[in-house]
Amino acid sequence: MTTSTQSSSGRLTRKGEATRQRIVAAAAQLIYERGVTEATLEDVRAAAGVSGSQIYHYFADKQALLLAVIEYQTEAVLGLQEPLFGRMDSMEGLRRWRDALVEYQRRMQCRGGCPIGSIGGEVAENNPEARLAVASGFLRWEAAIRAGLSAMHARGELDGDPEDLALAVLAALQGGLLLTQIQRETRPLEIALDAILDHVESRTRRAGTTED
Amino acid sequence: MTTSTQSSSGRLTRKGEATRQRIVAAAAQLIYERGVTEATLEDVRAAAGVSGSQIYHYFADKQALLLAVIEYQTEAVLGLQEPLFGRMDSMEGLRRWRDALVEYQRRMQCRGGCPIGSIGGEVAENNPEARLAVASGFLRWEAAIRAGLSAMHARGELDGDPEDLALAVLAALQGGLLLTQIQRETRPLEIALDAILDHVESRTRRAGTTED
DNA sequence: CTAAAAATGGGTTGTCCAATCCAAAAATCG
DNA sequence: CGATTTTTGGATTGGACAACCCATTTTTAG
Repeated sequence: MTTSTQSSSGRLTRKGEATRQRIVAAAAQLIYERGVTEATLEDVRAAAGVSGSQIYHYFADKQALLLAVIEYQTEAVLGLQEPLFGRMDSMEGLRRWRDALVEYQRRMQCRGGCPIGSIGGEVAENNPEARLAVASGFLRWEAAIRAGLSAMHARGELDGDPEDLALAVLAALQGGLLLTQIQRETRPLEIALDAILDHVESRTRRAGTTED
Repeated sequence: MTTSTQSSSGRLTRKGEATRQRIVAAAAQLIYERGVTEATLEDVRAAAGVSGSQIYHYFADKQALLLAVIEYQTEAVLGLQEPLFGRMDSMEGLRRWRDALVEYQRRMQCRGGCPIGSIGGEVAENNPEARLAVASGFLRWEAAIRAGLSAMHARGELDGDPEDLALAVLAALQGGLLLTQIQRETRPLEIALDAILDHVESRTRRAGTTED
């Protein structure tokens, strides 16, 4: 209801809009690296290369900035996977998606976990507004996964509810990411995704192949 | 190396030990409800019914208390599930375990998530010592799950690596708990666990012994 | 019973950080 | 060009909280 991201419309000049974006990007990066509470506004200010009360000029308070960051990260996650989502309507596409996620975590040295999920866990019990923003991000993510599964279902290649399967895939991903983040190795993510994709595959009917 | 839980041996009197336990229990509860950073030592002090520098008498600093809480919650989680773990060597046992977890979350109104995992997500990137303590808790949890699967495997009822399956089950549980915590409904947990248990079941061979 | 050790109480301090204020500089537009 | 709006800078304030100190009471053990 309140604390919306003020002036996201054309109320800013080009320069102002750029500064605002720089603040959000810097905040997102710092929050990803250190968590919400450990990322101070002073850090954000320095990382964004702005000074003084800049942040408060563009955002009502830290809460408003956090909400902007959650939306920013949702866009980033979905945007990154967009080239893959187009092809997530086959087992081959799903396996490639799995490989890309594992490879990304490896490059990140298993740090940070999920950009959305890690924020979610941190704010869930003390920031209802942020929790809802994260929930909204998850819903969009789930819908994107479901799209591919629904396509398979529509083609008669998939047996079983795409809604349930998409949610199970997202849950396996989140759990795998958390364990990978904690243990600093990619194995949990690999095993978790392999297991759920095997499960999905067990519900596919290839031409001529029926379930047991 | 440092910051160990000082004087966990007999250096405390009975009363001192009781007070220490009260502090840990109160801290665990508050951290579960509000998260690590939002649970202040003043809150803990009041909730535990102690006063002044009591906490610092028993713990070097907040970090030492946090480590004690992580161990406490690990014991609590494993202890709570112990009656179930004994029976987690069959699909029926696993399904009962799933039902108990869902029921517990329902009673908690889907608040708090996993007592261990939620701490893990919060400390992973800014508290290496706590991260390792959580990793250790997860390993013990994973081992407990693996025990049941290994028993099934040894009896020739389960096909597939119990190590991988146990990790996948724990990941599904963590992901399901996170989504359930964020969305405040039990469906994600239900779907995530059902999916992974279906996967486990798909790797079982029904032996001739249908004893129950 | 007495001395030593442990436990308790409350007050204090120093730091960190979110949030605010008051201007100055720059950009936009008539 | 001049007026208005937007953007930028630095300094400050107020509160919260972890951590520390010392005196007092209670418990333990000889």
